[in-house]
Amino acid sequence: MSHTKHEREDGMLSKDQTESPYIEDGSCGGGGAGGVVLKKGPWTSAEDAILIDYVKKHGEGNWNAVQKHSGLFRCGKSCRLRWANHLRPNLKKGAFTQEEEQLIIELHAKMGNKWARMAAHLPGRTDNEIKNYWNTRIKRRQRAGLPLYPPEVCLQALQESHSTSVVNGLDKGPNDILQNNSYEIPDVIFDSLKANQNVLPYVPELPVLSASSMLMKGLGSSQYCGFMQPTIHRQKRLRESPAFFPGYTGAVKNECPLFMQFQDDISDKAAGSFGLSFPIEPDPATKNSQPFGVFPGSHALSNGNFSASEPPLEAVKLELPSLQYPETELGNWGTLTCPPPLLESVDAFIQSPPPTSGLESDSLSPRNSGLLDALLHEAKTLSSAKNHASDKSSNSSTPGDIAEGSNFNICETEWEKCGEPLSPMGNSATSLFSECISASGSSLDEQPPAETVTESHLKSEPADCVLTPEIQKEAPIRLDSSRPDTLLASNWLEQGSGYDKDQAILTDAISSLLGDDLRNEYKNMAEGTSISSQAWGLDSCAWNNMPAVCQMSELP
DNA sequence: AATCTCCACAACCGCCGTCGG
DNA sequence: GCCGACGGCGGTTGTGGAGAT
Repeated sequence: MSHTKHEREDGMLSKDQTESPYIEDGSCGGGGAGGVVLKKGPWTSAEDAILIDYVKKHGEGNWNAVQKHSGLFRCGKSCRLRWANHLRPNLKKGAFTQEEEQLIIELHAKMGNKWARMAAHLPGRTDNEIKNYWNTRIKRRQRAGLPLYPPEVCLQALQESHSTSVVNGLDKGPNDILQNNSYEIPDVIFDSLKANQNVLPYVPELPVLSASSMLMKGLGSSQYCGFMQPTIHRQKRLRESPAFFPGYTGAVKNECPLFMQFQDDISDKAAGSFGLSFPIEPDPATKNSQPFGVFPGSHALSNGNFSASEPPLEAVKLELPSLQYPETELGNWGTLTCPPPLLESVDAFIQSPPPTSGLESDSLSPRNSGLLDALLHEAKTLSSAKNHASDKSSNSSTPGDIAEGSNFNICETEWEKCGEPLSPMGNSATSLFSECISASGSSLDEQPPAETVTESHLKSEPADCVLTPEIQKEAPIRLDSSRPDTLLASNWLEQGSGYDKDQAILTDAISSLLGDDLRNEYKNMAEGTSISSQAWGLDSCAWNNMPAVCQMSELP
């Protein structure tokens, strides 16, 4: 299509274009033309011919000389871009082949948004082409509520990571997102996957069940690869749901009916809100404190992309997303700044999560690139949502607690403006609880609609976990509990405060949510020794930055 | 048939790293 | 070491076309 509209202009351009009124002010970055006004906009075939001729004679490079010597009133940058993307020989035109698509997906899982590097693996394709392809694909899949990465790619990336970081327990280099401070993330990831085993046939057996897995258990069936934030209404999503990966989507949709809803709700809304609720300050000295599956330099979620590979050890270098929100202040969980809660804003947030001030930006900003980070972010989101759903007792036992900031009310109000029949958290929680059910062994094939399941299920749960519509509506203002640790923190608090009965109820409730295989483990932890911050992978600094309400249980 | 919405693409913009003076 | 030019890269925007309403 590229040339159709351009060629249309040929009549008025060609040679005359250099003198044409279409020449615009054209400071093209650094490629100035010495006061000459450079043309912008679509290239014409005449310009192309000039450029091709010039490159044939002089070769590539020295692009600013093109303008000087060829009469092209284009800046060097523009010339280079035109040549690289459209004129250079051996360029492949047309749609990506299936093989190319697969390769792009795999490369993106490894590289993130390193389009140029990806292009190097795709002869004849340009970075711009790949970038455009990926971006449109992301949008499409986001709308469809589908995971960005097909399961095989997820597993491949995870296996690679697992083999290098989990098994060996050491960082292995630039492709290893599991940096020194990964805080049991491997467990988070893989246990999340494990939790999905009941749901998705392609999830392999994953060994090791650790404490960190508790967070993930029951959160599982939000597909580990999925983290997109659909921004359109369900009808449209349904319309646009056709599988990008034939066979895969079908499996997800048919076998995991809650998946789509979960993504819609958790990712759309809960994540948008919860995402701000992890401002755990990294240890300023060590830069190591990035709890709950957040990696230094991890590229999560900008553009819905993640990088499993970058940045490497120098990851402390911050790459801020282009869209940045002011981050919640350090230790400011209770008064997190609510982003514009409109879906678009949530989408924007997901794509460019708010950096925390200073170093924590990376730790809190899932940014573009990489599958593993996507998984981690999703795991984090899920754990947040889950904890959120279970936090009622926590909140009830701490009146006037940190959750009651006005910001939350704003969030709630804004959510209501969204016009969705369900409150954001209500639906999220509903899905979430359904996920818990599935993770506990319920057959998805027999799953009634999520709401039905949830309701029936929840009604059997202790009152603390029942999400009545009222509670669901309340949920957005309890975002403090979205912190993955809040649930247990409240648990600890209650232990320390002697709320034994509530404690027992809460423990049971959580245990129910966790599923059978984790129930005992959790109970042992909850009822036994107090769970230390180390169990959550928090270093002292991060721990110290937790609200006092969460630390009380650590007091003697 | 008109309008709207979304998609795909080209091109631009800004930032950053490199290099030479 | 500083500075400017240059090139590369990633993100974003603008626009025409196609399909849906």
